[in-house]
Amino acid sequence: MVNKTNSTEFTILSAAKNIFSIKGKDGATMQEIADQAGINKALLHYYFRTKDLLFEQVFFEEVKKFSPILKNAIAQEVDLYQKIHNICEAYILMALDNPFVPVFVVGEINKQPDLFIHKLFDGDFPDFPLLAAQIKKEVDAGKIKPIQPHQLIMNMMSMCIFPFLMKPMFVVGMGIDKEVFQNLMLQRIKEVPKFIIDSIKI
Amino acid sequence: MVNKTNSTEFTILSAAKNIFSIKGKDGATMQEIADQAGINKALLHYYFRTKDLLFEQVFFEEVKKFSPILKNAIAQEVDLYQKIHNICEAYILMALDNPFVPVFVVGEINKQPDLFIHKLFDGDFPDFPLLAAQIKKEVDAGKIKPIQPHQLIMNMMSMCIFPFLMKPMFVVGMGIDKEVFQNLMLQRIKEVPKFIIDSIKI
DNA sequence: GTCTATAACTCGATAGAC
DNA sequence: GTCTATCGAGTTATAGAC
Repeated sequence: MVNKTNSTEFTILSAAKNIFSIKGKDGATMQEIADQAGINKALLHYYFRTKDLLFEQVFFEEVKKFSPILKNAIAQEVDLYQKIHNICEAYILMALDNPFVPVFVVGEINKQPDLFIHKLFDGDFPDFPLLAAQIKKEVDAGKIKPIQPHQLIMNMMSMCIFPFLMKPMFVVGMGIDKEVFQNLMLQRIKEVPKFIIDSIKI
Repeated sequence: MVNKTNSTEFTILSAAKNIFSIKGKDGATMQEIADQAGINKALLHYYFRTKDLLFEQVFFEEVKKFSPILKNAIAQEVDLYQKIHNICEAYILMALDNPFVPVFVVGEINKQPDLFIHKLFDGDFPDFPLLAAQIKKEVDAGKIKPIQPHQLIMNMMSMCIFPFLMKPMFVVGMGIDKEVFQNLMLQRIKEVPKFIIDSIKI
């Protein structure tokens, strides 16, 4: 059994994740990544051939941890309130664990939408129509207030992910420090579902 | 009176806005911008000296239209519900008018937070503490449900801006076409404040 | 596997003619 | 103001020794 944690390959991936996250794919240089990994440029190419391939590996490795968890939370057969809890928890925990992923995704999704989305989900999208249908059913049955399913889904995703995209804005602009930010995000696992349910319950 | 609309300078700014928006500052090349503007590379430098200066001009010109409107909506002396309406409207109308600005901001704010935020607001931040205090006052007076002001502010900003960041995701992933998306966003000018107020009212 | 050295290339920027 | 041509810096990528 090999200790992957200390392997050169892992060290590179870890350094690349850092640099790419901060500077983006184009802003990062192989030199920086090599420096941070404490090795040399040629070795990056030895392991990953090109910058593009290194980026893809880093990126999709991160993102793909994520997408089955979300797909699962959406596909589960539980009542709407419980599902909202599960989805919010999945999103926020993921983002807390990989705070760079959302920034990654926004950047790339706006460059090459079709290509990127297909790579992201491998043609196997989360079943948003199912969720929309479930919401519509509750509305029609008069169990929650009237709301367009798409609007509710957007609201939920927005509140879970956006704060991670704008973290620097909140930290610098609103003067809250990093630990406070972390705590606010942890609270949001409960607060966001509560906020949503308070809004839609009859 | 000069017709700025057809001037070379305007053509360049417009092309640059497009390219920078999609590819980001680093991903864009002067060649692409020149091609899109139907002129040649040297002319870009003639008008704007450097890529950095061109970027700054494009970016801050767009963003600065925005920040006084927001600052104003936050500073106004109106009751909380009205203020929530005004802020949401300001954000969403701005984003509808300049759909690239949010993508810009997220990209750049995560590269050089301090520098960028200072350039963005010129040291003159929107008065979020004021808004937070107003929320706290309503909570303490028992006029709205208990909620941490920061959480409420995050919720509001999130729901206004996030959909524009993830537009390709919604368009491709949720299968809604561009006109439908546009309409959903227009509806959100009323829907988001409604959603928020439904959640916090007693 | 890891290194040094360097080739090959991209891209921002400038010179200079018109 | 606008163009063509080219320079030079910085980067990705490779060759080849160890």
